[in-house]
Amino acid sequence: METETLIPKDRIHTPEACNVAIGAVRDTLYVLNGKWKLPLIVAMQNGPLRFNDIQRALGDITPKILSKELRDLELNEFVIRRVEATKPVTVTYELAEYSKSLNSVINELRIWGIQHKARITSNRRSAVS
Amino acid sequence: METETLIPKDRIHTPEACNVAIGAVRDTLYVLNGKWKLPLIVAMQNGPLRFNDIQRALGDITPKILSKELRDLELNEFVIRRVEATKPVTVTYELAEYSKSLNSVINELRIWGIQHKARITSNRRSAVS
DNA sequence: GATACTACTATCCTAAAGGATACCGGTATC
DNA sequence: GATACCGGTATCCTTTAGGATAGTAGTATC
Repeated sequence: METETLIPKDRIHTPEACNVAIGAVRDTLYVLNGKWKLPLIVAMQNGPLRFNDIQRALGDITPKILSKELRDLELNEFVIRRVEATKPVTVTYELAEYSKSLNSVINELRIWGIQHKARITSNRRSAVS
Repeated sequence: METETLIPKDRIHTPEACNVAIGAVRDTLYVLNGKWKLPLIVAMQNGPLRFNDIQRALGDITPKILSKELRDLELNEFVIRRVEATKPVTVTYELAEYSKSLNSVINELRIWGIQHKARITSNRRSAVS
């Protein structure tokens, strides 16, 4: 007996909504990959920050990683790096206009994270009791 | 001269909205980490799929990775693995209830991906002309 | 002169992610 | 018997992410 696939052939073999969605999500993940890019953007949402301020805000990022991630974000036009001619020189990072396009994404990720944490916590409680 | 930080001390030193947001986003990224989890969930949004169907839908995922990612998703209660007693045995994967909580997240990622791709494409075009 | 802050960079390392290729037992078809 | 599909595993490998630690030049403060 031939095992039938669950998908009609016209669905799996044409590039339609589902495949477009998969591709779009993959595109997004490709740009925002890794542990740090979105949290960094969130950190800057209240205004420009200096290098060490960002490091303190994130708590556990090393300067090497921070430096690399900021460079990535600058290249992708999410962040503007500004060198102020003070003494000593200070460098501020601020969100570029394009970062605003991520507001909805970030908001959903934030909400989901809060709900998920609540769920995990309540699961653990009911497992104990 | 002492360089002043851009942040008032009461903002950086208290755990307030911004830090909560950073934490929540980091929590979400921790659960949904990697290249594949969200695309896999998207692939199953049209209904249950079998192992090889999923592999074909994603196009370039190897069975080893797929197997591991599906196990992760099952552990986190996003996916249900069902073994059908057909001959030969077939295995179907379908979204568990909890996956629905990701609908908004996925939708925003999808929309952003589409817009971002359009932006990149138009940037390239204007660079050529 | 010692110390500390600025914004980093350099070096070394580990762990994890991910991929290539081959293979497995089982069943079915040709 | 050869081939092909099913749902995976096993083995090996490369790449990347990320972290630990130390150090840099410049300026200012004590």
